[in-house]
Amino acid sequence: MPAFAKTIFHVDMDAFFVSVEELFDPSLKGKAVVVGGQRDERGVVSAASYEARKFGVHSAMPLRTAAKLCPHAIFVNGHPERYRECSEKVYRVLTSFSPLVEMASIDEAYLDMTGTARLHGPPLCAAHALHQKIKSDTQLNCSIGIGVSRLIAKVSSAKAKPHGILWVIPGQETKFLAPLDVRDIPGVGKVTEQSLHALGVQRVGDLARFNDAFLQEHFGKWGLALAGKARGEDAGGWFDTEVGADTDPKSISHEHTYNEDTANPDQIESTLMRLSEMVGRRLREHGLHARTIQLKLRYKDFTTITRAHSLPAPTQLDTEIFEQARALFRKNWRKGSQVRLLGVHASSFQSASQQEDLIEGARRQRWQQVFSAADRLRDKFGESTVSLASGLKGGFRERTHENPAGLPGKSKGQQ
DNA sequence: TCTGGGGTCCTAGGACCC
DNA sequence: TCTGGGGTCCTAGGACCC
Repeated sequence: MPAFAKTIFHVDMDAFFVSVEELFDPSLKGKAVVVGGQRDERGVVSAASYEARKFGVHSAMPLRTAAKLCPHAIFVNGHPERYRECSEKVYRVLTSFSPLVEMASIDEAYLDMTGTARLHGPPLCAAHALHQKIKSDTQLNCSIGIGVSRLIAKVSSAKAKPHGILWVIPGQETKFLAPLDVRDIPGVGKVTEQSLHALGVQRVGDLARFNDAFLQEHFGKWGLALAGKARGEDAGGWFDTEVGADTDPKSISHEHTYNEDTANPDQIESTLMRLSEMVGRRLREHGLHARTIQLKLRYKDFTTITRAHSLPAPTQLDTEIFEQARALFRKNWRKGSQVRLLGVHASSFQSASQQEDLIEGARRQRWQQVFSAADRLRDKFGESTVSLASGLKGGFRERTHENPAGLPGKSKGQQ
């Protein structure tokens, strides 16, 4: 194949959350383990051990369903700090193999290994060495897929699971993909799968027989990308970016599902305050200012609305975020309706200061100092130490210990 | 058996401007 | 007057991923 073909690795940790929990509690090893919360809680499975999967348990399944399918499973709450710590260890190993590393999520990464043959040998040698180094440094297993594109690397790592390495030799992409289920293509979910089935497409090989124009007609822009993917190309969207290109977040959000639905406006607004504080904190951590604030509201019956408002000037202040979220809530809440979930979402980021009114600017700067001090206090003494909600009349705060990183798994206020 | 939380990208309609 | 089109921004919602 072309001499300029890239060599991309996709490294995917095996049953990551479960494996990390096993490091902390070896008695879990070999057992049916469900990470994400307790068996009677509102929530879903973040990760299931291979033992539990034998009973049909899989991630995103309601915890209560998992408990019925696998009554003897051990249910554990997630520990985001532990996962982050392990993820960082993995990252350190990866960067010792290539400078072009990109964590795609907490438990998977892409490496551009193009041109490293002199240093690390051929792809399979490098992959073996990497595999071993990860194991010895972190005691965790992973699988590695290797190919000429992110797509091929990603699909092949999935096929290598668990604890395997799979190299798709350049030129063999189509042959490798043809027998696979269309569902194996990243980005093809339930809905696309159904549409494809309606066209008589079950496997990637079937898809590859359509021409680009036909798929574009049927699926728009996504159809064109799909056509490329059937050939193993990183066509369109995020896949088409260079590995390791820098990645500022495009949005920051926090949401909360109540253990019990509520129609109490005071409780709801104090939750909004807390969520706004969390969003503001993350904005400040990233040095970002958001122009658009969005409220998410889910009712008891699961109907969900989002309502957004764009500010004249970008902000990173808790109070401004909260004011918007609260205004959106007051304007859109069906009074008396039971609320299940609330979310506060910030987007349309803009570089620090455009041209602000000078006096306004000075006032805001003082506030920013106040909030930064509060952040430091929270770092030191914990999330519940400092709250700006104290001025809320009658508002009582839910005593939840939010997971600051927003990783899957950890849940719930106790009540 | 009810359905978490944090993201990304895409579509589509309406406002508004030229 | 009943008739445009393109571009961009804003908002709402949905598919999908881990």
